[in-house]
Amino acid sequence: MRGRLTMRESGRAIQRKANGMTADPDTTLRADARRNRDQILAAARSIFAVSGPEVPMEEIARAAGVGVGTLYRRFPDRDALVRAVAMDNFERVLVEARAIAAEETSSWRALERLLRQSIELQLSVQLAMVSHRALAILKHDPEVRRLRDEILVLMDEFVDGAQAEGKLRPDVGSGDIAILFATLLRQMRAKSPEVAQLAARRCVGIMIDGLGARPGSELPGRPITAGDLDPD
Amino acid sequence: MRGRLTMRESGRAIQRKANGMTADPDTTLRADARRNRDQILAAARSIFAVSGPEVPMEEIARAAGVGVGTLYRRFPDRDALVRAVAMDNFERVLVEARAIAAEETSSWRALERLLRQSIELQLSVQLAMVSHRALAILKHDPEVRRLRDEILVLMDEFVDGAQAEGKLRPDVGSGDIAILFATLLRQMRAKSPEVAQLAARRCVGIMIDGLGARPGSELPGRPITAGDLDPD
Amino acid sequence: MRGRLTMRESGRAIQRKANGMTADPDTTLRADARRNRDQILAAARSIFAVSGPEVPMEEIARAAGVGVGTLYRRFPDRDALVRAVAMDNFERVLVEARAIAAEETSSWRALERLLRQSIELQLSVQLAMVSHRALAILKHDPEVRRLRDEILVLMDEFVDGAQAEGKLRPDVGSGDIAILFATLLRQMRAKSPEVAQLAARRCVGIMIDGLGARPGSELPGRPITAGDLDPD
Amino acid sequence: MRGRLTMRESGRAIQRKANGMTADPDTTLRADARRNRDQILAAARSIFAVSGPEVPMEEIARAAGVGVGTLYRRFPDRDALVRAVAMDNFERVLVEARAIAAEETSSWRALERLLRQSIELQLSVQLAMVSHRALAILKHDPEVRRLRDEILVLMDEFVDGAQAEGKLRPDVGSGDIAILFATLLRQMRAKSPEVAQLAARRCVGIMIDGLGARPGSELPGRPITAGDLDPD
DNA sequence: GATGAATGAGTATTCATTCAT
DNA sequence: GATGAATGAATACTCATTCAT
Repeated sequence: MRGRLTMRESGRAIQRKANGMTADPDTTLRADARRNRDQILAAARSIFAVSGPEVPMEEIARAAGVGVGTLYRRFPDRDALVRAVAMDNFERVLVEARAIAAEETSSWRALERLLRQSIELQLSVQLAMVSHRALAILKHDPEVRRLRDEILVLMDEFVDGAQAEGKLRPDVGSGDIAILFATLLRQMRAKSPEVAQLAARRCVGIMIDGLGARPGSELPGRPITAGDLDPD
Repeated sequence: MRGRLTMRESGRAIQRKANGMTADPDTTLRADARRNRDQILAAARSIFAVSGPEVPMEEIARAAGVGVGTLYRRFPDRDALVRAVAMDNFERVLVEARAIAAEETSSWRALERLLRQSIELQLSVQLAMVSHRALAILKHDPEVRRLRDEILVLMDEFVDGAQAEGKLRPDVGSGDIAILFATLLRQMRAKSPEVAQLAARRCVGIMIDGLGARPGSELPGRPITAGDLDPD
Repeated sequence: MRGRLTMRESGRAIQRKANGMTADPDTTLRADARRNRDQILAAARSIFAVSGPEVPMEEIARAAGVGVGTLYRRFPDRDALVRAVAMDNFERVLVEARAIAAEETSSWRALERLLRQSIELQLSVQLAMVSHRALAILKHDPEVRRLRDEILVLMDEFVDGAQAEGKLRPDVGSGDIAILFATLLRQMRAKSPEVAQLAARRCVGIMIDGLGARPGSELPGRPITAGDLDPD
Repeated sequence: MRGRLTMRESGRAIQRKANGMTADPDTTLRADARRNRDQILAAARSIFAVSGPEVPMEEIARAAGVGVGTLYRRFPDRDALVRAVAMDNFERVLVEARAIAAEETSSWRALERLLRQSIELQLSVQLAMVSHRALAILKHDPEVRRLRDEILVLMDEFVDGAQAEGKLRPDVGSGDIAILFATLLRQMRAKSPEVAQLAARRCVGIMIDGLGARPGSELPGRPITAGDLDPD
């Protein structure tokens, strides 16, 4: 927040947007440049996972085996890099969700699978996003929001369907689910990675049981909807 | 030149740890110094909550209405301040937990209340601790760990009791609860503080329902115990 | 009554000068204040000797067993303290030199004794003055210069006398001696204090042998006089 | 072609210490970086000489015509810079000593020349090292000690030879010489640089005369050896 | 295009000095 | 008068970003 805003992004953002995936980098780049980009992204992903998204750019460059100059050529500033890592992740979730939607007939089962599988998927990465810095960056990014919205739409369908099936308690909204989901995506700390793994799976299990239709129990307030989640 | 060690600290360190609360700052300080210390702590608490624990020290000093020098006299470096804020919070949780233990006869009710109330209590602060920096600082602090352990002991009692009462599913351990608890203490982001509030309360509700004894459902792996949580 | 004696430093400087010693602090101070002043001076002397004249004022105050406030009441700033320590030392040298002058009949013997004894005297203190800071402070201080001049006058007499006696090589001036003297006053570093002691004594011995009249040997340039030493 | 090999530090560290001079910085650096490094070293040398080794890093950077960042890239902290300046100097002394050893057949003449010439060489720089800070830094540096040891070995040979020649008083050791030498390397202060120059040369002259074999005179204690000089 | 050197603004921290208690 | 708390200017050091090679 403090510090450095490069208003270069905005100009380029315009020509982007083409298809569902991020179009630009996939197509325009020469093979070696492409490889560099991927290496950087991979390095950033794993370094973010370990040390958060505020590590020196130079460290990331080094881990990727390139010079800082190259990193900056590919991602004009740190925000761009954080955004790219985040996008990459949301895309994976979306792909997952779509696959599930295509395969499952029961919405409740689909929801359950999405929750259980996504947590595996994200565990090591989302962690990186648990940072004021990262959140501030992503909150206002239109592409990120677009992806997020697509995910939410799918989730809405799952929720509605599951409630219609009588499997999901009727007093929750897709926003509730999204929040639980997001909360759980934040990595747990524990003695060992194995325990962390286990803990995450069990958390989801408890949540799912908590979500199951159960007459007699009631949540405070009103269901939280996807709309409640819009960033400021 | 850099470096000087004030051999004053050591003397104080000894008399500390006398009782459950942090003894030293409560007693030794001159009235005005005390006031400053409290102001700094309060300022840090709320600034950390909003912007994380890496804000410029000067900002905290300004918010506390003191000069940086004063801040540094009271807390020799950022780590010390983070630790103090964290201690303060753990203490509040512990006080809360003890009060509940004293009042409730049902362990399940006690557990429920602890979860519901603590989340309100911590919401704005624990957030600050979701940071690699903060975690690294706290992980090895013996006082912090002592407090944490006291809390875990109480929780253990609640868990055992609640399972004996047949109200808590038998396949969870106090470690599971602690992790859920810690996870939920991380602030949710939402459109408005009100929604965030609501979301947190509802999350806990769902969690509690998920925790309720429910024959037929089963969690993967084995219960996570307090011992599984010990930091490296 | 306190209102009576408000005079500042400058005011006091006027009434000073009485005898060779620094008049003011010896007379005007209340007994306890006097004690404080002495403790501070002693603490500064030994701390300077170990760590140079740039140690934090607070450290000196602590070593003297007083608060910083007291230190500052006695010595308005660091420069004043450095000056006081230096004065104290020059005075000791002067006293020494006068005693020697009174006792010895041979000027060469007097010179020899002065060199040998002074080095013992200063060893632990002058060290402190080997600092750009200290030198800058002292260079322009009129009282320090007055003392220094008195010492140089005595030395001049020793030099002239010793040369008349045919014991001191005729191609040196009192400035040469002063410089050798000053150079040697800078503490040597060695494995142990004992070796340092020994080294200093042997250095002086060699110097003295080098100074002894020795036909056939000649130094470059011209004798350096006391006048050559005047600071800028 | 040099530009080709860009290997990182680690790689470089290995090939260092190959020969007597500091290998690394001489070879691996890009041309412009090399130039900067040299400018910084030169600037530090002369600023240290005037104001001691505690001047603000920024002042040095400014004098070298670079930004602080560059200074810090080249020398990770002040200590590294002080060390580099010191190394540079010791190397010059060593080169000098070796040249003298190669040229002179008389050990006494070699010793004499070394003392006379080195003082010219160092005058402006060693000064900087008369500081608690600097001494503390250098005392434990292995490279500095290695150089120092090489110099001491040469000096030992000179001393032994000169005593065998009957020109050097037999009751001194190379440690005595080293201490005299080091003492004299500390710059003298005088009215003008010219006088300081002159004074230094005359000091050495007196010292050398004092060192000349002179039956009948005796020094206290025992000869100081190179071994007596080892730092703690 | 890739590289890594240079820059300098941003921050943490120290310490001389002042001043309320 | 003594004390030690408060202040803030001075300085070391880091790291995002730019640019010469």
